This record gives sequence, structure tokens and C-alpha cells, in this order.
Amino acid sequence: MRPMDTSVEPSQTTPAADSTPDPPEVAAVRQHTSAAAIRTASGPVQTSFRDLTCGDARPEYAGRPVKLSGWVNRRRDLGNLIFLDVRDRYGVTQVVVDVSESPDAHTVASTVRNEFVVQAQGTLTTRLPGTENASLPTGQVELRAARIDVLSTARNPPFPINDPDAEIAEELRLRHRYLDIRREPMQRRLFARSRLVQAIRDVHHAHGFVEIETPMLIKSTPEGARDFIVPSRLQPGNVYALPQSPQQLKQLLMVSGIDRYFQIARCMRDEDLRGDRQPEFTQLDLEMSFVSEGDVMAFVEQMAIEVSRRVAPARLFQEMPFPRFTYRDALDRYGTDKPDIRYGLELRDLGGVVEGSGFRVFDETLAGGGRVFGLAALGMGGASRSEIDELTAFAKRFGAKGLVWLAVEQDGSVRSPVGKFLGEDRARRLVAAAGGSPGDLVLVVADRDVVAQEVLGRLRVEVAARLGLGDATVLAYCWVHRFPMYQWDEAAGRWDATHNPFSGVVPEDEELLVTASGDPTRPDRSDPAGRARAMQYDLVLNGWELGGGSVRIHQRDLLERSFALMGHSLEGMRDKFGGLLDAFEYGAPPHGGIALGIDRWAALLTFQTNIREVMAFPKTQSGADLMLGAPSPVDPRQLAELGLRFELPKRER
RNA sequence: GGACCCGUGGUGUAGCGGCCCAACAUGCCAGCCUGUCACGCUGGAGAUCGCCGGUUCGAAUCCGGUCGGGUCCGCCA
Repeated sequence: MRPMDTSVEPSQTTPAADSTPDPPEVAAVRQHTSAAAIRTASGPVQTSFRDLTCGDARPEYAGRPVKLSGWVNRRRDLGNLIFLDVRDRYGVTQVVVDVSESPDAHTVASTVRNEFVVQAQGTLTTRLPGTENASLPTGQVELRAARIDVLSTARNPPFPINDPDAEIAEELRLRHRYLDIRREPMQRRLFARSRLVQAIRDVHHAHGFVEIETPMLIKSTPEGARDFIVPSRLQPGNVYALPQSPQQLKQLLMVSGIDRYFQIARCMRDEDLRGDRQPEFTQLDLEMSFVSEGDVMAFVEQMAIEVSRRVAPARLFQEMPFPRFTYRDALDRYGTDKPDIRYGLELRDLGGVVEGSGFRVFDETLAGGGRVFGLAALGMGGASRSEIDELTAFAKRFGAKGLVWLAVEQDGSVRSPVGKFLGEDRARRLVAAAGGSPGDLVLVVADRDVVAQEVLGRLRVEVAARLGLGDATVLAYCWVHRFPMYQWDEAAGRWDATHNPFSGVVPEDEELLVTASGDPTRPDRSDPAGRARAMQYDLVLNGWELGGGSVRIHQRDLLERSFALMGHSLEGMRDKFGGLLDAFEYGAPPHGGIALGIDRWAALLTFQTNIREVMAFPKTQSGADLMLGAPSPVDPRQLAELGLRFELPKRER
């Protein structure tokens, strides 16, 4: 790793600038100094403030005059002998200050406190036999200080910097993020993220991709997420939007003939926050020309494998090539379009077994066109009443009216509150159909298909968590594709794109892009268009949606038909997507791409469940930056210049 | 917009109607100590229990509100 900041200039007043005379013992060793020529494992890190980093000290440098700079990680004051552990990004090196060898250095060392920034000069020596520290990479050596300089004093920090295991309130960490990032766990994660981005760049460049930056001030579109808005001073009354993604721009670059584009793109969406969502985030955005769905997926898969191997070489892949599920299959088997395939617990359609059971909930659900799904929670047959109550409450939170459970006893008999309705025989058949064995707990939800599937999908994840399933060290990538092109918009009485309006339709479904009536201005929920599948794909990792993309519609006639289904004329869309529609009239290549969430990827690769842990300066759930104090009021003159005045709703009491 | 959890010396926790002007660990400060590495030993300082109001003879403790942080639903690819 190269040092990230090369802009630091030694100041005239600091000791390293050689403006202060060296003590004789230092001057003596300087005359034949060769330390400046040391090439270390950390790379070219030699500066006027140091010859080695605190992670470089090794027996091979023993006997050399060495200058180190860093933070005081810990001071052990034994009286006439003081040990300073000096720390930087690269490691920790022990500095010994012996009053009888260097009284001046000892005087300074006794005033030094944790987190002071110091420079230590002296001779690097191998440690006395028996005093080596095997738990430290630099533990074979120590710096015998001839001189200690305090480069910067430090207040006692609000939380321990030198304890990587300390649990600190996140609010406090965010308020003093610069100190949090000084701690080892944050550094480790940020370095991993840097390696991730570096690997991404390397792989893309090796495959002929061109990295192109796109603007941050673009045009607002009402589709999708809420835009962050930036008022224009030069054109009062008009606004820019911050990009939710460079979607249109990268398609324009395909029209430009760039052929293969990528970008580590900052994106902004003004929506509520979650553990995996921040208002500003980073995407790997890419687009390719003259490609099919398979071409894009093949490249992205290969890229993901190479990148994962480089960033996390110890992690094993669950399955390669990555399994591909259709949207339909994913929902039927996992109850979600982002399945965690590290464990089984698959959903089973129990409609056939419970049909005509005489149990009203099941019968009425089936009669009403709903479905009955179940899953077998392996080994949870002994679940307590309160555990089952918790699962029931959990299911209700996601829209279930109730949760039916059947515990399978060791002798195969079934214990269940609905046992008397189903009868012993049917209960056993239901358990068998759900894949349950003695000792298991079968959970059943009957509802509208999407509700039953979603609830059981969530239960599946919850049960897996309770059972400790899902090896965190495994990378379980999979694809989900063949999403429905449209969803019925109840309020508007028309079809709406599920992804983005430029996603292409799978070739064999092209003929479905019509209304039942044949009149595109009279759409209906039962139109063939509802069955059309898009050339759309999501990449999923360990149950998290890493990102998704599609092969785009580039032919004007198809686009026109698709827009018509969504109640838009081509002319009407020109206002929203004018640039892209114009561009398509000048020769657009077939193209497609994907966008992957870098924050989520980095989090998963570093075993985190929250993307804040892999972002240097994240926001709180209320969108605040606790360190900078943003957002904040602004000088009225700044608003006036933009022709703006706030008109806030009165607070209700 | 909504549901739930949390808020006690610098930090992390305990205390959950009177025994508490609050305990423990660590950190901090001072003294002693020449081979420590979570150094050790001795002593000391440090919290009106997020804030406001209520209940009560009595509130860190119960209730309401509010602020801040978190998890989730809605929202969001």
C-alpha cells in the first residue's frame, strides 16, 4: 500500500526539518546514515519525519540509526525506564527510554501521554534475550531512544483508541469519527474497501473498460427515489438534481461508442435510512455495448469472482458458477428476490395437501385464489410456547393474519393447535410435504400468494438466524433474473416499470407488450403485458441485493410500445428523458449494464451487517452528520441569492 | 408517517420506589518503581442518573412529553 497522503510538508519549526541541532549521539550516527535508503515492506514510506513506519521494525534493520513518528499507543513508566509504544497505520513499535542513556529523552517521555504525536530517534536494536514480544510483529526489536520530540499533544480522547475490542456508543463514534477511524477496526475496513475499489478498477481496465466521470448536477426526474435538489443561482427558480445513479448518462456513453464504461459513482437518494441504505452511497456502475443478458452476467460474474478473491482470499464461494434463479423460482423457493442460499429451509407449496382439509383458514384461502406455503425449521420442534409466539408476532408484522405451526415428535406424531382440524393422517402428509422430520417445526402461512411468500421468506431468514445457519465466511453469490417487466399501478390505472423504463423485454415475450383490448390507451390488469419478463438481473450476495441491471431497449418502436403501456407518449417522455431519446435516433448500439453497491459489497466482505462500518463519514438515521453538524441553517443571504425562502409547516402540538 | 429498544462519572456497565448526594471495571491525575508490553503498587479527583413536567411523604427507579442514537415497517433498486 502506498501512503495515501503525499502532501504533507515538513514545517520549519519541527525537529525533522533539521532546524534544531541533533544531540551528539544522534549526530554521530547520522553521519553515516543509510536509513533513508531503507526500502520497507510498507513501500516507499520514508519521509523527513521517519525512516521506517511503526510496522516495519525488524531484526534486519537492527543496528541502524532510525527515526520513527507516530501516536503514543501506550506508555509504561517504570520510573527510570519508560516504554513508549508508538503506533501508526502500519503497526506498533516499542521505544525504550533509559534515563542513564538519554536523560533529555527521558524527561520528555515522562510527560508524554496517550495519543500524543511523537518522533523518536535512536538506534534500532534487537531486544534483550527473554524480553521479546512474540505477539507483536515488531516484537523482536525496539528503538533505543536518543531523542524524543513531541510533534503534537493530545487531550485525553473520549473513548479508547488503543483497544480494538472496546464497545463504544455509535453516536460517540460518529461525533468523533476522526478518532474512530484512528482505531484499528475502522482502518482495517477502510483499507479493505480501498482494496475492493482498486481490484474493481484493475479488473475493468484489464477487460477494456474506460472509467469516465459523469456530472453531479443533473436533471431531476420524477421517477424512482426522491431527488436531492440543488437550486441554480444562474437560473433562479430552476434546480439541479444530484444523481440517483448515472443511468441515462452511461447509456448516452454507449451511443457515443465508448463500448465499455465503468465508474465508481457517488449516488444520492433522499429516502429514509437503513442499515444498508445511506442517502449518499457508492456504486460500481458499468455499461457494455453489443451484449446480450448472458454477456453482461458472464462478465460481472467473472469480475465479482476475481475481485472477491483479491479482497478476501480466505473466503470460500458457496457455488460457482453462480446459480441463476428466475424471479418466479426465487419467490417460490425462498419467498424473496434476494435469497440467502447459504442454507436450505426452502418454502414448499402445501396447497395440494391441505386442499379440502376442512380447516377453514386453508380452505377459504385456497378458494379465494390464495396459496398455502410452509417451511420446515430443522430441529426447532422443541421450541417453547414463547418462541412460537415470537415467530407468530414476527409473521404478523409482515402482514400475515396468523401462523400455523406443527411440531414433529420423535415418533413422527404431530403436535399442533390445528391437529384436530387436519387429522393425524393429513397432518403427517403436510409435514412430509413441507420436508419436516422428527424434531422439526413446520411453519405454515396461508394468504394471498405474495403475502404468504414474503412472510415465509422473512420467517426463513429469522429461523436461520435463530438456528445459527449461514456461515459468515462463505460468499454465496447468486443471480435472480426474468423479473416482470411491469407491475399494475392501482392508483394510476396503468402499467408501471418495475425497474427502469428502459429495461428490455426478453425476446420471446416481445409479443406480450400489448393490451388485451388492443388499444394501448385502455390498459387493464389482465393485459398480456403483465406476463412480460424483462431482461433484468440482480446480483445477490448472502441475502443482500448487491445490485442489478438490465439489457436496455434501444429500438425506438419497442420503446414506444413500452411507454404506451405505461401511459406515456414518446413525446411526453421527451421532456423527462429528452437527451436519451434524441440520442437513440442517431444510432444506438444494443447495450446493457449493471450497478453494484460498493458499500454493501465492502460490508459483506468485512463481515459487517451495517454499511456505516465501511464508510468513513456516514450519516445517522435522521440524516445528520454528527461531526460536521449537517444539515444546518444557512445565512439568509445565501438563500436570497437563490431566490429562496423557507416556509415551514407549523409544528402541531 | 408509524412500531419497538436504548440514554447513569471520560468510556463500558450495575442499581429499577426509601438501604443511593449512586456501585464496579477501565480511563484520568499524583507519588513510588530500570525490562515492561492490559506493567505493578499506593493515594486522589470525577456523575444533581439526556431534558421538561407529573405521580408520591420520598423518583436514577413509576407515568406523560421531548431531544438524541439504534432496529424495523412504510418509503427506497
